[in-house]
Amino acid sequence: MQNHQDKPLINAGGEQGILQAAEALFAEKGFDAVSMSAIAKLANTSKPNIYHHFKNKNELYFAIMEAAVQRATDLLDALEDSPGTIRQRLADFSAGQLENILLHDRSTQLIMREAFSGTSERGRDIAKQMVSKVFSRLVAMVQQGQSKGEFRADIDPSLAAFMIVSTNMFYFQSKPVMEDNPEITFSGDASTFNRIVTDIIFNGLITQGNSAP
Amino acid sequence: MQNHQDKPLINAGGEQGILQAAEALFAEKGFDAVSMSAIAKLANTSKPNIYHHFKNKNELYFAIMEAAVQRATDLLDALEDSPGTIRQRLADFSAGQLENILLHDRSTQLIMREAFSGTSERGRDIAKQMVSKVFSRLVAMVQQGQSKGEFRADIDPSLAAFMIVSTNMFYFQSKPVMEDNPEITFSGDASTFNRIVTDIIFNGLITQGNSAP
DNA sequence: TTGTGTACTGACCGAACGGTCGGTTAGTAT
DNA sequence: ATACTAACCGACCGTTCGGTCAGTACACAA
Repeated sequence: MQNHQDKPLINAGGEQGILQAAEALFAEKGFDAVSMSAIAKLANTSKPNIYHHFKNKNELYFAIMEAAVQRATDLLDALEDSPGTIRQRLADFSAGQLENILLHDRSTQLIMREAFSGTSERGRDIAKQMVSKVFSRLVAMVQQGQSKGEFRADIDPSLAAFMIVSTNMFYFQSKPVMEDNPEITFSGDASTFNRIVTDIIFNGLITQGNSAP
Repeated sequence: MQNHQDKPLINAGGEQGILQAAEALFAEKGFDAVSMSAIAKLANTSKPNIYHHFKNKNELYFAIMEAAVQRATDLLDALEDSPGTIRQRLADFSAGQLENILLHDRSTQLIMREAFSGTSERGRDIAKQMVSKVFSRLVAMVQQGQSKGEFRADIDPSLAAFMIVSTNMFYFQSKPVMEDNPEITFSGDASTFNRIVTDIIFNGLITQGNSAP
C-alpha cells in the first residue's frame, strides 16, 4: 500500500490522533480532570499506546502546551503591522489578535488556564511566552505613538498596552459567563467590540469639550 | 475546662477550621487537585469528621463558593456611591472594587477559577452572581453619566462597564504572570494603576487637539 | 446512673487513577 | 524465509481517591 498523505488528517490515527484528542479534552476540562483512559478512548486507541508515544501524562500535556504556544506566537508573527497612523496600526493589531484567540479557542483556553490557574512552574513559563509576545508588540506601538506626538506622553505605555490585552483576553474568557447576561449587548460580535474598545481607549468616554469640569 | 472563645479563631477547630482549610487549598490548587485527606490534615482533624459536617466533597466546595460570593457581594453593597461627578463616582467604585478583590484574594481566586475554567453548571451560576452585580452597578453609572451629558452618548454603556471590569479582574489574575515581566512597571501599586486606567477611559490616549487627524 | 445527641476517629471499601507487563500484528530490509 | 522494529493491545499492578462503618469521648439532661 502506498503512502497516502492525501487523506484528510481529521481523526487521524497514531500520534496525531492522540494529540488532537488530548488537546480537546485538556482544553475543556483541565489537566487533572482528564484521564489517560479518556484520551485513549477519544483517540480510538489504547492506553499503552499513548505511553508508547509519550513518556507520561505530563510530557503529553506539555507537548500540547508547547504546540499551542508555538501556533499562537506564529499567528502573532504573521500579524504584520498595518499601514497608517499608529492608532490605526494599534487598532488593527488588537483586532487581529482577538480574531486569532477566538479562532483557536482550544489552544487559547489551554494557555490561559495554565497561565492563570496553573500550579506547575513549567506550565506558567510556557504560557508566559505568548503573553509577553503580545505585550511587547503593543508597548512598542504605544511608545511609537507617544514619540510621534500622536499619544499623550504622560501615560505609562505598558499600562495602555495592558488595557488592550485585558479587554481582549477577558472578552474571550468571560464569554460563557457574559453571553446570557441581559445587560450585555455587544457579545458575539468581536469586530465591533474591538472597534468601540479602541475608540474609548483613544478618544475617551468623556464628551468632547467637557474634559475639565 | 471553660469555653474559651477569647482565643483567636485562627486555625479554629471544628466546622470553621475545616472551612478555612478547604478554602485555602481549593483557592490555591482547584477542586480536583485537593483531596479530602489533605483538607483533614490541614484542618487538624480526620477525614470522617469532615463527612460528619458536610455531605460530600461537592457540598463542601459549594459551601465555600457560596460564602465567598456572599462576602464579595456584601463588600460590593457596602461600597456606597461617593459624591461628586459621575466620573468621580465611577473611578471610586472601580478603585474600591479592585481593593476588595485584592484584599480577599483567596475568595476571588476561587470565584474566578470557577467562573472561567469551571466545568460544573452550578459553580458557574454561583460565580455569575458576583460578576453581574459589579456589572449592573457600573452600567447604571455609565448610563447616568450619559443622560447627564457627562459621557458620550454614542458608546454602548455595557461595553464601557465591561472595560472597567476587565482591567480590574485581569489585573488581579494576571499579577503572578506579569510581575516578573520587565516591561511592566505599574504592577504592585493598585491605586495608581486604577487612577491611570480611569484616566485613559475618561480622557483617552490621544493627545488633546489631535483626535481627528 | 442512665440515656441521648454531637463531635470525632482508625480501619476499611470499591473504584479509578497513572503506569507497566508480556505479547501480537504488520510492514520492511536483508 | 528471517530478523528487526514501530505500533499497538488486554490484563494487570500499586496507589490514591471519595466515601463508609463501627465505635469512642464527652457534654448535658432526666
